[in-house]
Amino acid sequence: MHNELETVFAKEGYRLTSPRRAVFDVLHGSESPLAIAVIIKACPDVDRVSIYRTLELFTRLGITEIIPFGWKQRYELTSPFKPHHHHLYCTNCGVLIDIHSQKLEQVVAAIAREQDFQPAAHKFEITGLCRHCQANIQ
Amino acid sequence: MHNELETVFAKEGYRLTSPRRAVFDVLHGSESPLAIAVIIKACPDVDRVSIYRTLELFTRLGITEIIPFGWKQRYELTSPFKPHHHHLYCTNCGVLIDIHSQKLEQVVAAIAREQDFQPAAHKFEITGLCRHCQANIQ
DNA sequence: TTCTTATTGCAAATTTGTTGCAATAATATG
DNA sequence: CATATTATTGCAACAAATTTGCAATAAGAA
Repeated sequence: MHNELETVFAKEGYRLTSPRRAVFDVLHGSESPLAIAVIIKACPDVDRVSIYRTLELFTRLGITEIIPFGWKQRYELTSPFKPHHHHLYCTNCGVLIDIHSQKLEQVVAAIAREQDFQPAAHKFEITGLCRHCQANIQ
Repeated sequence: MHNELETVFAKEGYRLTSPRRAVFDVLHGSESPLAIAVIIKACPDVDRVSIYRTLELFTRLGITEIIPFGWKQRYELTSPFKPHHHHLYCTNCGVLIDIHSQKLEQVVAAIAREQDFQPAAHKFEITGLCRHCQANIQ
């Protein structure tokens, strides 16, 4: 994992420092997107400021992306560090389900083509009730 | 417009106050999603705190939704106050293009069905370069 | 018109994000 | 391997955004 990171950084002329490794490792070890506050707590040896700066850099380099998540934003690794996917979010129990939809990707391409738009990235999310919560509530 | 609002509020037992009308009117008068700071400035007679509380309530009642917008979030009225749609966002000039895609809605339904998920809402956004900026930069 | 109580505005606290700069450490170079 | 260069860090201090408690106000019911 760090090899690919090194490659990206070397290519761009940035240094692969221990704060950056720490933030990357936390994200890489997580199943789901993380809020900044969580990343800060998970890296007790790294200053808050460096975490803000690191996430800004990662996002600018396309290593992470910002995921809308209720009121706050969260961060998640992108491809090739984590395969491209989207989320179903259960508003009752909070579970996140990863989805990989070829059809969705096709629709993105089709919409962009129709609008003469050059797509760089896209976000997608469905909120609602997971199978389990449908059965239990109401 | 206010009639429908009154209906929603009456049904839920909330009061339709002047701060709430003011925030609603600002959102209703806008073409695009608005940042909280903008809404605060647009309602000089309403306290900041009330605007936070109002947007929290609106979102909880499904009157508004949070739109990811670069680093910050913005707020926009939802159906029936504003027809359901999504955005293309040009990262160069900042323009927002509204899209209404039947295909996308079908994919949402299909994904939900496959996952046995009961969808309540969904977000979708493509970022990239608009026609104009493709021609001008690079 | 009066009563009840949800909602507001205010003040103050807290949390979140930003900036400038000297000290540190990652990489290139000899 | 030692040294030089300079990107990056941590710290302190600041600035902005968001939250909380509570008395005063006003919406809607009676």
